[in-house]
Amino acid sequence: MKKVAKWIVTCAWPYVNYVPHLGTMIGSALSADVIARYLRMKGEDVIFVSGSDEHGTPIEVEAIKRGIEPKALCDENHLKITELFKRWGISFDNYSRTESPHHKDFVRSFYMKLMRNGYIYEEEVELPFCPNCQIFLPDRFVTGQCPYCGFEDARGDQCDNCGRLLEPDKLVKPRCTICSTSPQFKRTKHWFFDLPKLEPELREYVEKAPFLTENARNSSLSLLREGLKPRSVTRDNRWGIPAPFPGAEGKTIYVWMEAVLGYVSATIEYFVKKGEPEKWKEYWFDGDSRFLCFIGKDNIPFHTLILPALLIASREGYVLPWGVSATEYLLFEGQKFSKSRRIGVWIDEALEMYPVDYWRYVLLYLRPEGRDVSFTWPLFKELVNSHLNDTLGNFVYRVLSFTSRVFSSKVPTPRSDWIKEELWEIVLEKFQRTSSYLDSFRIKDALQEVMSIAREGNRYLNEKAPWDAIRKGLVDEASISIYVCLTAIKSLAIMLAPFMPKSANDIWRGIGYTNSVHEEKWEEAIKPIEPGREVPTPKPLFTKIK
RNA sequence: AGCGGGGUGGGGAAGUCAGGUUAUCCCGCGGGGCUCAUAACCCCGAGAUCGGUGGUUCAAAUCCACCCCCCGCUACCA
Repeated sequence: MKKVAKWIVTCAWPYVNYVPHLGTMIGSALSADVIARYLRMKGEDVIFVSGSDEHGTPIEVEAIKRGIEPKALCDENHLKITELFKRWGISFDNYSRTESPHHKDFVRSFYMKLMRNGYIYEEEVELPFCPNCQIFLPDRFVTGQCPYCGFEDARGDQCDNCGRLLEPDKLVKPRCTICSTSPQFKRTKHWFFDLPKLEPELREYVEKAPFLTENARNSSLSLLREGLKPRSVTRDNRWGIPAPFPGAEGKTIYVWMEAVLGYVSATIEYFVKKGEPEKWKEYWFDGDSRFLCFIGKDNIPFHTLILPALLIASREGYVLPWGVSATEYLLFEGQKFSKSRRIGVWIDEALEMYPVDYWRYVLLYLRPEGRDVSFTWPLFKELVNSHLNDTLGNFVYRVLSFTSRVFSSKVPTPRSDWIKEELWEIVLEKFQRTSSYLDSFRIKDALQEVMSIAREGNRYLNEKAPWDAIRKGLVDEASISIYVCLTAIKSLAIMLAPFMPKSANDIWRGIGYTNSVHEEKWEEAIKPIEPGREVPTPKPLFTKIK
């Protein structure tokens, strides 16, 4: 990969009505974190931003349920989630929120620009309104009897029983999902974004975007083939960013139409806080910048169509997503994660059970790159015990304890022909392969490639049997093989750093370095360890579970 | 229903777009080896009609048609 000007690495903003679950974690923040860390190690200029998505009906409803203000609910959850991301080792440069003043100001002036550019128009529509809650109800917040199959709990958009698409006014005996009152249908004015106007430019964008995962490219092209429809920008919600349009008093901007702009506003906020209020422009208006999004498949159209459309419509020359990496879904024991049905594991409870790198490894190993993948407990156990503990942990431990016992805790000095050793050649090759996988965001393949170094290390060690060499008095032979193993361990520490930051650093310290592995460059992985370096008494890296 | 993605040994995943020697990897299982190491490690082996049916081809997991099943989206859930 050529060195480029700037990287804007981003991941989907979690909706903070609740703590994210493991599926959200692998699809967005964790994947983005690996790439952000890798790019930084490569010496690239990276800014990694995301934030809490806070507006809209579900949060308003949750706040009503708990008898508190939406803002109070969001403050609480934003703080909690910020803290959790920190504990998960997600290396954001800025984790912002849609309640940030920078975001709100940016969004309001951005939409005024779109209006001036002729992409916003108003129209009257008729929508369900709950007279008791005093709010307009999104389709899914109206339930009633399905007119086709008679199912009692059909939602206003689709019947869960027969699968038919519905409209709220088609439901028999409709009721408000929040309070069960029968909704009225009221006329209200809304502002729309003229998406069809941008269709030719969007088609060109989708066809030419340098990196879109297959699911993202195909489904976007398919939507374009069907033809885009205007998208409403405003809502009658109380909880949101006040719409800036003349005559739109009391309206807010639809969450999706503002949250995606957070990528820009979070960059602005980051540089304002650093005292360089103009610097964000170097990232967003430089044609060589690479704007990368990590999302789950449900988010695809918002990142491949709506966001680019908004950015284009501003006519200010924003960079469009250079890459969109969309994962399939992580399932839990074969089922969708569901808060209401308590199916799944959430990122707070995960950390109460096991160390963060156990989770990071398992999630990255399972990353649903081509299809839905199921998380199961037996699989979790297998990966932790066999991969982390037996293969990686034991390789490092056996080499270090041998070094400690036989070479008095010093990296032995090898004969100069050590460089011809098979394991070293394997490490060099795997370094290249890992780099090229990461360059194309194939995180799963990259991780497997790194881990296979430990496997090869074990094999090499068994073959060379330095313990046998020592017994026969062949200290030179033992020195070479242990030296090569220690060098491989150094490579492992560097190459694991983007994936398992804590364990990688433990390995790094374990071979006697006193700084942080995260200060090192990626290329350091193929620089041999210095003979004579003192290594501390080894400690096991992982422990088996259950 | 339409559109997008998927179905590969017992489990989990690559490979499919550019068809081609014994279908790859991680586990599990059976046997053997080693004894530095956390009962860890290494080697060998068994185990697959590549969702189904039909077609194209000298040759199909891969291309075409139809069917079955799983997931997502379908524009006011986010």
